[in-house]
Amino acid sequence: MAATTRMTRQKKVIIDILKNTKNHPTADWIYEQARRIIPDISLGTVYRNLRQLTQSGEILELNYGSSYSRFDGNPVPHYHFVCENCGRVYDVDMPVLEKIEKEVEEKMGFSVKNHRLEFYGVCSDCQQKVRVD
Amino acid sequence: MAATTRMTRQKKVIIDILKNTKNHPTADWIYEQARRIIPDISLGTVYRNLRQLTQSGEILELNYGSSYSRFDGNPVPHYHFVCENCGRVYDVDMPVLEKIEKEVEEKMGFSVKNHRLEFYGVCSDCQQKVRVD
DNA sequence: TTAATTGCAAACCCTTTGCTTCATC
DNA sequence: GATGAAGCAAAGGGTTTGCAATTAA
Repeated sequence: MAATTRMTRQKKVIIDILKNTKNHPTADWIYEQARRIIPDISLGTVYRNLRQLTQSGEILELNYGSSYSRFDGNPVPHYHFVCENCGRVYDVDMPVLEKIEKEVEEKMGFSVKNHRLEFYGVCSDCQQKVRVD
Repeated sequence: MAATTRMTRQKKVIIDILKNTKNHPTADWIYEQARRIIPDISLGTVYRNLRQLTQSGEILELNYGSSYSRFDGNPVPHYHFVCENCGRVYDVDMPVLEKIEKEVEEKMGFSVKNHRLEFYGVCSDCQQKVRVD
């Protein structure tokens, strides 16, 4: 039988932080925010909850290039833009490519469950700074 | 002035391994292969060369989900399929979406340099195994 | 009551780095 | 020769985990 999961104060705070930011934060950033509400929450608890929420599909784990993961409180499929200068991750407001998964399934004979599309470049904020250099 | 790079026996072997596999290997796998030819090559050397080759654009570093990187000896833009069961990474033989980067540039006002598209699912090998379970 | 979750700290694992020696240019 | 690169081993840094104590259900 499947293990049941319980709603804890810690998990509630973590979900709340994630659902109320657009920043695609790292585990550590979430930990710092959570400590403002539960000062002795532990980093291990943050990681355990993030993993559980990722596995249940309630949040998304992003790992684009960097050595650490970012998390996205919005599990609805969408694309991302990663700024190679400041590291920020932006949502890209663009319709999800529907047909493309079927195309791959037919071409390769694999079962495709989802896809991820990320753009890399320099965001508008950083373009201004780069000009100055 | 820019630092010059030298061609060493170690680097030659690493490039050769990468150009002659379709497996998108990990650093460790490359290390094991290289040791067959240079038994006392060090893992640090493998990592240093992989980083140098990545930075010069001669190879590609892939980091899809797992906690470790894979490397691709083919720097020409193409897409990948990641099997969630066995972890293998396959090339997807599909034309690269040309117009999509411009679309994002216009929509967001960012400068887009490249994009990455990965598909996730179960490869044909693993589909057979999953049925048995 | 009972078993999932927490805090704490140590362990993990992949990757990087400092330093001396080696070898390419 | 000069200096970029190798080998070795230790350090780094993000993430996971073992264990006793809590706490949700």
